[in-house]
Amino acid sequence: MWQGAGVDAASLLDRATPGPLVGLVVAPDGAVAIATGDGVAVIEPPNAFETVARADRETGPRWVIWSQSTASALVAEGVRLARAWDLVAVHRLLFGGWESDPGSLWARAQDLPTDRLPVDRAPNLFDQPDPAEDASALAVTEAGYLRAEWVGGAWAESSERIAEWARLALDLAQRQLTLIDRLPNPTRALATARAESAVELLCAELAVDGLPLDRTIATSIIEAAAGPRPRDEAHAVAIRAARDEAVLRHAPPGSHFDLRSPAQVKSLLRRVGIEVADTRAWRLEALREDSPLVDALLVWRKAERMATTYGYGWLDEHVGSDGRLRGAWSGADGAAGRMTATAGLHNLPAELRPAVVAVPGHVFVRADLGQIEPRVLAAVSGDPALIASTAADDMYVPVARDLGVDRATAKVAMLGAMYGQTTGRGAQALRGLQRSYPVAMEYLESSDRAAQVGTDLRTFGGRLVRMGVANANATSERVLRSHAAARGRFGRNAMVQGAAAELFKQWAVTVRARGELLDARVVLCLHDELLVHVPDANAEAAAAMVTECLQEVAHRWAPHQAAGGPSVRFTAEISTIGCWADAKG
DNA sequence: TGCGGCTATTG
DNA sequence: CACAATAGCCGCAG
Repeated sequence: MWQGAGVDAASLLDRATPGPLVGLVVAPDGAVAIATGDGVAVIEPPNAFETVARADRETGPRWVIWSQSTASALVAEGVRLARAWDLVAVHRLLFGGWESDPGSLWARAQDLPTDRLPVDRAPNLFDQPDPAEDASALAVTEAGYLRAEWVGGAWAESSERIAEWARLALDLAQRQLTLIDRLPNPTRALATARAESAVELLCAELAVDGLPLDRTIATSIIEAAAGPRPRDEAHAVAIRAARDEAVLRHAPPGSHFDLRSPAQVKSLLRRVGIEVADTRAWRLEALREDSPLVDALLVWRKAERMATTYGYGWLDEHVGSDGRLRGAWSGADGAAGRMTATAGLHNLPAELRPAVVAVPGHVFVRADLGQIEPRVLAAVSGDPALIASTAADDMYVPVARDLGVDRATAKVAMLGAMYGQTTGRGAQALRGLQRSYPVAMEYLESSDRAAQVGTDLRTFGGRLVRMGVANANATSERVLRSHAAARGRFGRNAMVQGAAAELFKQWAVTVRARGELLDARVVLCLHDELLVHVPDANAEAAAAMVTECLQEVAHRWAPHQAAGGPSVRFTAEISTIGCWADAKG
């Protein structure tokens, strides 16, 4: 029931037992609104954050937040929530796509047409708002949409509005719950929704905590590859020119080629008698002996990349004076719902990994999932023979035996099947896969067929993978077919990659929760790898905890065990290391 | 200035 | 050189 702002926050929260949803809004000025089924309260600074932190510890509600930005505002004040319901994260699970504004979330959840979404009309000379009728006082329009002014920031203009914004968040979460209940497997989708929400909390923390990185080591690696730090712009130009000259001195005298232009590099290679379809490194590698220019060019490429993407600019922009590499994290980017990160956190060259060093008195516990995608395929398809093969530490060994081929061929074939390869060695072994694992292969092929004709897919965990409409413009039959085939490969892979991402994230947030008592912090999530930063004294306990979390999550996640059948086995290689580059073990 | 293509890096 | 991602630079259209 609506009681308006001013209800005592403590008494509201006292009545909330662990589990129920509690709307939570943080205004730019630090005021906090809390909404339960019993009413709404607004807490003004300076006690607002402390009140939330205490409620999180003592009552343990599942906080409904509009998006990761609420979590970020709280983390900035030192408040790390245990449980959340992130409306954007759940919206992406339910509907796919990348919408994140509250107006769209609200409309989609209420089944309102989004092409009639209210737009914020900036006031101008000819369209003065009528002060007599303050229509914007209400958050919801007559048609049931969220008013654009509110979405655009008017929600924060008064205590009453902040309170209303928290109440609306709670309303929307309850609406999302009913939508989840209509999905094919509501129980599993609910677990996904909760994990995806917790991932947003983790993302907010990853962005603030950063990855420990030794600036001195990083600088020396960059210096070795790209030269000294330029003193000024002229020096930078001189270094670039010198780098270019090392290649161009192998070119015909007087010629002018821009090494940064692939077309001109192709021309340059032609001048020395080398004809290539493109100038990618793997192609040029074979021609390294043919001309000193090719070798010089490949060396140049390495140095140029280090100088541009991971050079001093990168160091200055993303590595703080406290020795932390920080980027922005997304809990479910891309259609399949993997985590993504900026600042090179997900594609840091192996060359730079020696710079990722635990702070003194700490170590990293590094955990790598083994062969996650074929194991996930076994789980989501329920193929009994493939499930049986997951009992092995290296599941490609039994797969090779089943197929009557060597291990390398079995691995290429399995990856080819999951990626949609139709040519080469993998394609030949495909028939063997279809014979040995008909259920798994049909799972992939039916996903492929659906995606080809533009039918949306839903992952094992319930995420909608939107396929978009086929482009039927004036293109040739051949082009249309190749686009359809590409959609098919995308869809087939999204079902495996997406489910793997869901399992990984449940693992990551379980480690986050369980790590608190050990001062163990997740500092990097890398699709199938977790890096946990922990005090020396707790290293052993943390390593055991990470393993236990995986077994727990896998047990809950893989359904066949629950049904009394054989279970899919998941394994993780755990190492306790001082530096990310250190050998495993 | 925005966008597609090419290239390199990672899982 | 299949599936996914971020990121930088070039060349071209507007």
